[in-house]
Amino acid sequence: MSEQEQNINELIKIRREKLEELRTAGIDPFGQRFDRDTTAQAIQDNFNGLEGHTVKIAGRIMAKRRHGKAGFANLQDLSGNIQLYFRQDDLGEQKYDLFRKLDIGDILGITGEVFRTQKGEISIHVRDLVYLSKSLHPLPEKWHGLKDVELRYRQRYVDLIVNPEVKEVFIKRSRVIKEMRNYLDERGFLEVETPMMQPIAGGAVARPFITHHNALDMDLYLRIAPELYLKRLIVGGLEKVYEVNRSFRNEGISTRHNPEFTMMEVYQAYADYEVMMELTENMIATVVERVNGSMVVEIEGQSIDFTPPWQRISMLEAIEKYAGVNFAALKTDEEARAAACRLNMEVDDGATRGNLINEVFEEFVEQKLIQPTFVYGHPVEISPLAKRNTANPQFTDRFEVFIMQRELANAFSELNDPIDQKERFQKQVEKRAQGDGEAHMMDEDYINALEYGMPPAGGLGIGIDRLVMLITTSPSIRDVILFPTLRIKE
RNA sequence: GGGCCAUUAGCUCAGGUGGUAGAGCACCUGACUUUUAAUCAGGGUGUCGGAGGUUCGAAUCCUCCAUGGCUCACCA
Repeated sequence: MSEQEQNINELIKIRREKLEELRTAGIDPFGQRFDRDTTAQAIQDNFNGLEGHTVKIAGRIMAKRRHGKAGFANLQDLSGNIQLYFRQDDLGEQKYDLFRKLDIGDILGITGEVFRTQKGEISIHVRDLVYLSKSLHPLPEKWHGLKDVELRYRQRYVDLIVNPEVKEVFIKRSRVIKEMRNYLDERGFLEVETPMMQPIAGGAVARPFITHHNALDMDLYLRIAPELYLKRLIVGGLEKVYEVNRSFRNEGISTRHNPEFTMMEVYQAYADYEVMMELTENMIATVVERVNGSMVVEIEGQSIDFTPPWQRISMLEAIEKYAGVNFAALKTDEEARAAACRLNMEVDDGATRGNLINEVFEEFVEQKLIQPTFVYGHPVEISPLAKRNTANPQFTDRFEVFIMQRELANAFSELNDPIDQKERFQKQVEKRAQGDGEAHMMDEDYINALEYGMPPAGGLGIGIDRLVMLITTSPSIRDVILFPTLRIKE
């Protein structure tokens, strides 16, 4: 016997003994397939049609009230709850004894008649019960549920059993992704899958995880984004593609960051970032409306309205509005650094105008963006994969969506000039050589692809976890990821 | 990675200034054949996150460690 088994506590010991009693009585505590013909909620919803009829239902016992030779229990399945009524007169002593020994948490198959009690509770008058699974570990308390956030994340299965609202969050998450797929499928987009293990981690500015392939004796990176592979498909003529992608970034963990997270990336040939704006606001508004039944979401006392069209403001206009600096009038890096200094910001000697614009934006503007807002026109320095604006080549045809002070989406007209792209990679490689572990690596094959010719295209990435946080008003990303990344615990 | 906070029974939580651990739920025994936070009578089931230290004596004070939360940094 292992040390753990010796230390097993009294409650579990008692349940183990009950388990053996069942076996001694010839009952398999871990039963077989049970063909239900209805669910708890279906009975609640259709009582008039089912009253007096025999039903078969399965689920977990969540409460038990004994009254001598009769008693009640609450049975929970995915749909909801229903009360069970047990009577020794109807079941006989042997079967009634099963009810007497029942533990909260046990999973049963029930056969019985639908009726309503004197107090009006829709119930099942149990005629037969079979054990589908004996529960050996006591569940958390029925009133307060499971509060300990660490346990909720580590043992999500318990969280899901006892905290019904958690189930709702993850059902909604599933529906969000399904509705996004529907939206894109209806418009002729093709869902594709691209490598999660990549020899070069590209498509975003982030530190990757590294892994190793033994047979090839080769290091591989877990993808930080699928972007460069999806654009290879645009080169290949697939024209409209998307991928619901898990990506991985080896960076800090916070209420808004999990090392693995889910994005939706969409690419459309012959389109541009303005087409992507319309796609973004229409798709997200449609998804919110279908999942939540309204385009307005109440979060932290704020009323967020997803109804299109969303506000559009250029990055420079936004900075002028919220930081009072007109970068359009500042032509050199020196002038830009002086302006940033006047805002009491720390400024590196080598900081360029484009980098400073981004920093001022993050420092002064992001916190002001509550309602869904497109911020467009990012400096080329911070947008190594985006097409330059025709009128002003120091800026790109790019936008980000901000809601509740958070970036939710990022999109641009895709850079399809292989010579410009190679120069931009070159600049990133230099930053890398200077110790910037997040700068892009050179991707010669991607350049090769562009050299064959990529049509102008619009590309879009939406943070699914963050969108689900908004739709479910969850304060932490860990509340919308079933098994968030945690340290291993002894 | 930095700062602050938390960790006590299976779960939710109490335990001023140091005196040897408690409640509710759950569980066990008994009563009760339409209850629903069922009720009534009895029963406490614990390595007080871990390891050191101070002290006659530590859940309590000190140090280190572990895990988690918030936050800053980084990013989506």
